[in-house]
Amino acid sequence: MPGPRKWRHRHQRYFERWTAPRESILDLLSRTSKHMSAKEIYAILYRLSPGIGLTTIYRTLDLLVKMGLINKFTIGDGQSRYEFQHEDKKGHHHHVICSKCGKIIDYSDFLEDELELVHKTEKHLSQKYNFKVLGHNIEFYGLCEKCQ
Amino acid sequence: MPGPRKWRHRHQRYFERWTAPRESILDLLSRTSKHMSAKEIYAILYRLSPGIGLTTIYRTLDLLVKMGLINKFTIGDGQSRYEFQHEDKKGHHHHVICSKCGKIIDYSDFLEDELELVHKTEKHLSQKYNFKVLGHNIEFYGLCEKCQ
DNA sequence: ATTGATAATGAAAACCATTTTCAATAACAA
DNA sequence: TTGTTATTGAAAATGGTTTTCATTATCAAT
Ligand SMILES: [Mn+2]
Ligand SMILES: [Mn+2]
Ligand SMILES: [Zn+2]
Ligand SMILES: [Zn+2]
Repeated sequence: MPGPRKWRHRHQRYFERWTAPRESILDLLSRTSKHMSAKEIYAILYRLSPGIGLTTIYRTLDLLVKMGLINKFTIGDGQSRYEFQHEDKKGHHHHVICSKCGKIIDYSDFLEDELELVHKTEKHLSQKYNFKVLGHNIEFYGLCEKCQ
Repeated sequence: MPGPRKWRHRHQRYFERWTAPRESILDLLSRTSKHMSAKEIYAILYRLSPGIGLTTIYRTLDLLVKMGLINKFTIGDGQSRYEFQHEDKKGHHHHVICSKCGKIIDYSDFLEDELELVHKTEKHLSQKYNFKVLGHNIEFYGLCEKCQ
């Protein structure tokens, strides 16, 4: 765990106080490439500091999503999952999800082709429906090596 | 409401008996372009026949998803949504979702470009990860005309 | 460093979509 | 028409997430 202030300077308009749970949750997500649920995050942080509460995990995850520091998504297993949002464009990726075991693979191939299609579509949607596009999701699902 | 046997002939390997609830749920979804939740379906069918139970709605939706007659998906409002799966390829479409009010727009533009990218990606994923791709989701989110 | 206002926390309860249980019902083959 | 049993619906259970509220801890002002 880094010093308790590593992330403090970012987006202070979203909060008044930067606390230990906020630091540790964001730190955990920033260090893993896993796509974690609130419960999984809680299980790990509870070991480090058993005083932490699951409620705080949920509240903090909401906050971090609003701040744009993490992404929230679902893979259909009944719980929300979260991943760190890397600043650089190189972090942009999509998901391949195994419908059976829930395994998630990040991939970021054909980003140029994808970007072209996405831009074209966004332009089209804003013109046709006056819809303001803020983001997109592209995911493939099927069976992973083990499950098929 | 059509005769109680309109859908009966399809995929009989998935069930033993074709019942009134199954017929009415599939019939409802086949007639609407809305993306309905179990509760919404229940509310409508309850007016027609108050004997129906929400449990049966859920069970039947599961069955119809397994049969491939409907699609299940989520827009992040905490409940699953379902839509009829049209047989023809022309029914293929994606979703534009308003993050504020939950409005869903179906669109199916640039399908050729998209299909090309999707095929290329699927081939790549199956080679690189030995992943068997069974489907994909592409969705845009943002703010609809009213909400922005 | 100390203090005070109050934002943030955590335990417990509430909420709510979905699933399970189980006795009653109804589809349909015989 | 009848008997088997798949299916149903009400009620209870489940499980992820949110709300409540008294306590705690951050941090600006001293
Ligand atoms: Mn990812
Ligand atoms: Mn649709
Ligand atoms: Zn798998
Ligand atoms: Zn809207």
